[in-house]
Amino acid sequence: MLMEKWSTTTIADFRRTLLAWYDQEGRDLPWRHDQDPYHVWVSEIMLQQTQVNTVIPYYQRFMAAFPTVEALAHAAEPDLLKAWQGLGYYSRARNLQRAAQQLVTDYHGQWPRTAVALQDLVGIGPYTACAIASIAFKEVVPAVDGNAFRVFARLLLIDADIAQPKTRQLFFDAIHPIVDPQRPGDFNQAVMDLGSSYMTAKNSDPAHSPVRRFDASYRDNRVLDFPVKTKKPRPKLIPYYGLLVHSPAGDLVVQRTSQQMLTGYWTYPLVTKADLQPDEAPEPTTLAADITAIEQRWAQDYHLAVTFQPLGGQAVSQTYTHQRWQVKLLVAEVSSALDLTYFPGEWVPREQVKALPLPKVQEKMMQRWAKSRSAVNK
DNA sequence: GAATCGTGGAC
DNA sequence: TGTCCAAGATT
Repeated sequence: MLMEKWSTTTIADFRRTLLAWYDQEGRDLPWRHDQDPYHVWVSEIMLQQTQVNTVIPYYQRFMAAFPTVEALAHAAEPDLLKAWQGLGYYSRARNLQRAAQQLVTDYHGQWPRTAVALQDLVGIGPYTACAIASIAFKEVVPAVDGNAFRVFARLLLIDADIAQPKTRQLFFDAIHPIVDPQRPGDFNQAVMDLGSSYMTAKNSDPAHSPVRRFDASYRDNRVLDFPVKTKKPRPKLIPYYGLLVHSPAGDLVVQRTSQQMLTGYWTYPLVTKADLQPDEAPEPTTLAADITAIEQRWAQDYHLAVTFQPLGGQAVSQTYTHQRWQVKLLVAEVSSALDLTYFPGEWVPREQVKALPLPKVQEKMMQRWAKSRSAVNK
């Protein structure tokens, strides 16, 4: 395996160079105004798989709404989910609150101060634990995230596949002796700033990097060969029907269960073909046949007599990490608020639907429905 | 170890 | 429109 070796002199030189650049050019971010572990923690969770510019307004609103660990621990779940709406990976929000409750009850408000101990909190894995421990508690550990992978794969010519979980330990061991023991938190954050400026995945600019003279991949003109990362399969297409049902009491909405993705968020009822024909062999069906099957299902299972009409135009599409939803919309207008005793949903007045925690796919369905109504009224 | 879990930006 | 990417953790 390729791997550049650095002398202790080179390591000291690198630390000075990196931190001098960070002191001059490091970004002024809302969560960098102090080393409060709560601030570091919330920002690190939000920043998982999410870009800085996206996080900033969420972080500011979140701190205004939940200024302390105690406030977060006692927050109402709908308020929490609403604050997280649009950030994605929603289990992060619920885990954040669960960990806040752990801190209050199990730790009596006293933060564990090491990376190892921090990982006992829900949602804090190896990366986030090291980030908090180094920034808030000055533990000398590398925070091995995507930036660290990219930066040190290039600097040190490490060609291990970063898509493999075991590779994380290899990078940890390689970076650990390089971390500045006096300023571990600043070291880690400097690496992140480097990884999101001069050493990005695509439009990197290694020629002007402050650590160019340490960059073996630049020296060898092989910058884009690193890091090595195997590709993931394309998202699988899943056809859905989105059921837009309106009554004098409002729109029919359902809350996603813990068995489903987008847990706790609200959508119009969604059904897949698999829901309509639970048997293994998915036979090709027509739109009319699917509508009939849905209507029969609603009559039998939910005691709801509803007639659906297809809503014209393109289906709503939503791409997730491993699924691609294609949602065809069906509309039903009912003259009275049907009894929902047997249906796991609620009638909500249209103006109040927007106040619920909603995923992006729901916002798209709402827009499409509103657009069709305004077209009719012209 | 592989699969799962959201969204927005860049090209 | 499609593709890849962005401060990962959990099961």
